[in-house]
Amino acid sequence: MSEQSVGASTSRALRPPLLRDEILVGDALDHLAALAPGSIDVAFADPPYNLQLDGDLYRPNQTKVAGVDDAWDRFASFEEYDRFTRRWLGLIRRALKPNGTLWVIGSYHNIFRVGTAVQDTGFWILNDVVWVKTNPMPNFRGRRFTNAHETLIWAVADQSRTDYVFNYRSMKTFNDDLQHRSDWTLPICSGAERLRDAAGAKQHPTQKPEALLNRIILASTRPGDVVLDPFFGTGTTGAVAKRLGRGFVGIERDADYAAIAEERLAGIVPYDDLAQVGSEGRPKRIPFGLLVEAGHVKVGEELVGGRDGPRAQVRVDGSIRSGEHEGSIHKVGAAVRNLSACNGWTFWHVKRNRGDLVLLDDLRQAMRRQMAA
Amino acid sequence: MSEQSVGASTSRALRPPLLRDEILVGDALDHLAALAPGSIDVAFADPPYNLQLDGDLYRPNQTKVAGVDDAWDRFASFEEYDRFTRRWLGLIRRALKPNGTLWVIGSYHNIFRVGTAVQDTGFWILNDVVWVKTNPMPNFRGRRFTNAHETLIWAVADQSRTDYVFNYRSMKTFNDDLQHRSDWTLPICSGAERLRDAAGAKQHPTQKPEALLNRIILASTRPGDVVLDPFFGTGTTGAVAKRLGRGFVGIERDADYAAIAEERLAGIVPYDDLAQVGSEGRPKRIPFGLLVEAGHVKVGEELVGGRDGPRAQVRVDGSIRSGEHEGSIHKVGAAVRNLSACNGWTFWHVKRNRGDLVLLDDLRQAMRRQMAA
DNA sequence: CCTGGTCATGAATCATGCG
DNA sequence: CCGCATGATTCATGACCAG
Repeated sequence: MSEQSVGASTSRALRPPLLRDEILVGDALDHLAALAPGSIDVAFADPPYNLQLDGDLYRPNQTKVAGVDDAWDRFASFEEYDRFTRRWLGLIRRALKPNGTLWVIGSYHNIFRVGTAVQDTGFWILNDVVWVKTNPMPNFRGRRFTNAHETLIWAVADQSRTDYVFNYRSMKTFNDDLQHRSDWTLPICSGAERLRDAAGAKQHPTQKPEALLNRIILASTRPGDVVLDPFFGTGTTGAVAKRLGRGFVGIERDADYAAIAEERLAGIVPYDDLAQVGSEGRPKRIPFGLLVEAGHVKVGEELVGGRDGPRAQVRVDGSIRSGEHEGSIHKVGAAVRNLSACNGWTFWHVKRNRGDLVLLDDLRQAMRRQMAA
Repeated sequence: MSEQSVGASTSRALRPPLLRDEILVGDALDHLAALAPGSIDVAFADPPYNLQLDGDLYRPNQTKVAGVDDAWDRFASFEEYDRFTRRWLGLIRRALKPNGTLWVIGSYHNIFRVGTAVQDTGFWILNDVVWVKTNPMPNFRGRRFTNAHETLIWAVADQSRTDYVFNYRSMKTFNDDLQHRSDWTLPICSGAERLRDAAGAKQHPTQKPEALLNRIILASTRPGDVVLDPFFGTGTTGAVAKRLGRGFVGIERDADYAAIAEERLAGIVPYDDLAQVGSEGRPKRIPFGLLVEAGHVKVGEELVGGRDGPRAQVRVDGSIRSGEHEGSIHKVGAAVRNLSACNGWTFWHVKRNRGDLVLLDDLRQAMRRQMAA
């Protein structure tokens, strides 16, 4: 099954140097081949989708849809796409630690071919994850279902390794103490997060939302791990990795994209506190982690338990810490009040304009309304 | 790309008989090969998921191994599974009408291999659909995300055919007048619907919910169409097809499953009324000239494009003129808006009593009703 | 400052029938 | 089979502007 050993040490005396926080400009295959074997903790790949678009598409109001017509997304045949896919997958597997994991994202145009190649290359699939989009582009001609999701594959380099990183308790805490599921509902990348040029045109046709990478990196890496992205684009993977205190290695063939990524990364300030932890508690429809991910509550922000009550700090995975207590808003709320249980939603407040205390439950209600609207 | 013609007519004088509402007991490949080419409207396949890869338990003909309940789900290798998959996919494509469509369901264990084979066999993928489970089995070991979805692929037999059946209006109405999306949230099959033996044990390990098949058949078939299921199991596809007034052909290698399906189907009572939104078919075309001829719009009358929009005059042959532009309502509509195309019916208005603007499309609707009466 | 209307746009494999 | 005319078809979100 495996075509080559995973993370094999080279017999050469001179090994490739370990990289960290580098953007390598050039061909992905060349740069991947030069990476030190067994040096990467996690790879995230957003490869060309091979969309095979034919002709233009217009909205009902006759405006033209800006499709992906870039040369890098065109392949002569499925066979050529498969050859390309198997090459970069093989090189990534070589660069990964044996217990390292790979994430790949794709749509129905390519994900089946990619998934087959992932298995044939010797990876062992752990999950497929569907990114359910809250705001996909409609189907303008009414000939199919609205294409409202993309698929991610999560796989470990070596099937026999069970010591891959999965922050189970962290993800469970993120999801308000319910196991995190394989369906992730997130909006597409738009608004201030979407990189645009002076004329307002999008800098990259397929920029991914940071929230998606945030969840991937929170789930499958530890602080200090190195994340490899062979199709770096405008650097979403690097931005999230840096913010979360992880290293990154990005490969991008387009120098313009690489320059944009470089500038973007310079503006990223890592979080001070990178601690994650999970804890058990009560189920809720909107996890606290979602409020943090969406920015309604900031990482590092102070929570106040009632008037002049205990204080706690918000952390990256939606866990909080108060003194020596850490865990979900519910667990820590219970601990600081010396109770057996506590509904964190109706206990903790955040300070908003003019120092007013706002209950977390009210923020949750606001987010519910936002998501329902 | 295509290995054989789609729905090819045989040169033999004696053609296989058309089947309807039959359960064929035996090997799927044998029975598929005997189907009349081009006789099937839609196929739904729930193939073995290849959950367990155990080379030691390989059986060349995949016949049932005594004492091993799930022998039908075991394959010696990915290669063996691929060969099997490509065989039945090729035979289904042959049995389908050229504008017929295929649905396949699978999990991350097999869906990528199946999807690749679907493409390589010559099918053209229309959508992938994710069945998001409201009540999935939890991940007991806490080493992965809860596997909370399965994936369906919907594909047309011949890429060049755009006249496959998709009941767009029907599905949009189903979804409260919003386009139906590619993510379907449904519970797993349980409760009274789950077939159980006298001891309460489930009759089939992977019985699919009828709601899933209901949506598939509603979306992609018309009453009277024939639905083929080569892995019939306990007959969910047949049950839903019968209830919705569609025919079915089921193939099942396990005689016990087939017997359960037979009994189940005997108890299904078809709906009396099978009407769906838009099931009347395409309404009769009414040229604009006919409205003028019938006097619903007067020669010389003024058309108004939208609110305070451009004006045009109606002429004897149903052409209109606006400034220097003349031609059909569509051509002139496009010209005055400086667009490449325009639906004149939903752009131009006429003034009626008290100066109210009435859309041409509404006049057309009224004339249709008048002609039908 | 808030509200409501308008407009732009997002990884998209997005017609059909007649001559 | 090709060419051309007809005419069917959109949801969520954010930016911007007017009041």
